[in-house]
Amino acid sequence: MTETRPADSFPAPEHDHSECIESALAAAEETCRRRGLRFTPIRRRVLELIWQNHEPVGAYHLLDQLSRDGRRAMPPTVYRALEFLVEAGLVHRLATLNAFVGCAHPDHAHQGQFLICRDCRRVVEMESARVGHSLRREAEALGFSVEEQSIELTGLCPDCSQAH
Amino acid sequence: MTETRPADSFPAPEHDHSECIESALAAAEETCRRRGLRFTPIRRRVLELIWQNHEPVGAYHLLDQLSRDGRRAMPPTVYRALEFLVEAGLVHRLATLNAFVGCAHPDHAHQGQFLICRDCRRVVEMESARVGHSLRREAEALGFSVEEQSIELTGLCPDCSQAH
DNA sequence: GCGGGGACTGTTATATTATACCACCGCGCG
DNA sequence: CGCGCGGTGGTATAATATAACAGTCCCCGC
Ligand SMILES: [Zn+2]
Ligand SMILES: [Zn+2]
Ligand SMILES: [Zn+2]
Ligand SMILES: [Zn+2]
Repeated sequence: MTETRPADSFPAPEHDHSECIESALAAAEETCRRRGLRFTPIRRRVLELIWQNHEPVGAYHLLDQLSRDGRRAMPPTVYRALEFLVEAGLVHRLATLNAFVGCAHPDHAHQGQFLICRDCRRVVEMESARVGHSLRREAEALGFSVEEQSIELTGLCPDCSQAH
Repeated sequence: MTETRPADSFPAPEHDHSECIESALAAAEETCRRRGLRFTPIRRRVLELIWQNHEPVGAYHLLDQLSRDGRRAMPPTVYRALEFLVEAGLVHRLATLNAFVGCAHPDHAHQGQFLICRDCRRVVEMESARVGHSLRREAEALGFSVEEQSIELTGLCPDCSQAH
């Protein structure tokens, strides 16, 4: 039972975010290559747009931005790309927001716990094995076999919490 | 830190469900009376419809049933009733399904964990203090102050699990 | 009684999120 | 070549949710 990883915390406001984008795209490229998945231009572009910052993005917001690229995108286009990215574990869907956020640990299968700041809207993905296991254990004590988890906590991030 | 309550488990298929409805309505009546909330006919009727079984219900399904009552209900009518019931803790909204389910423990404030069977669609509300606390603790270790939790597990209930 | 205010409901319109469905294209493969 | 399949383009529509404003009812203070 490992502890929450140190990488799981709210990014400093002044961090080099282009770094985040670069490494997310590189990791995606690598993941798809290894698994024989096709990382097409649309999929790549959608992932890049999702990573523009650490806030979740709605499908129709992505659609707007794709249109601004010059390609006349329609809803199915972006939903298909999102479906692929979620399926591939490169993106998570936040059920409480109907929005999508880049996955912080695309290298391995997992189901994280999301901390969503209601003020600045930034999201962090925790990956606490303790929580995952105890949830699964209690569910199975009731005879329930878990297939998917959706765990989303809304509140205030450290920065917004300090700023009252 | 109490354990999961024994009441939190999937109801036997042959249980007397009219009992469930009765007691949910009685508890709602009592809760509203104590807190000075108005348990109006629409709100009562929506709660009754939600409790028709142990599956989550969509707002527009409730709308259909209200219309069948004779009252020409419009979306805001049912959404207002739902907002009231959720606010009062008599109903929970399941974000992963965009649907609503009766609360099993309306007598006290809480944030449960939901087990959702993807086959029979029944839902059970666990209330594991252990999970709640460890989630909160880990989130606060990252400086995050939790205000709301949404925890929903999808899988197979004991009955559906046995039936393959 | 009467008037004001607040909570509730009725009604219209619209916003937001998501999917069904069909046509086309490009490419690998027999 | 002819076929199948994954990806994309495009239209239409489904499903979920809210904005905004008008009417109604009831309590309460005067
Ligand atoms: Zn960043
Ligand atoms: Zn914040
Ligand atoms: Zn029952
Ligand atoms: Zn089941």
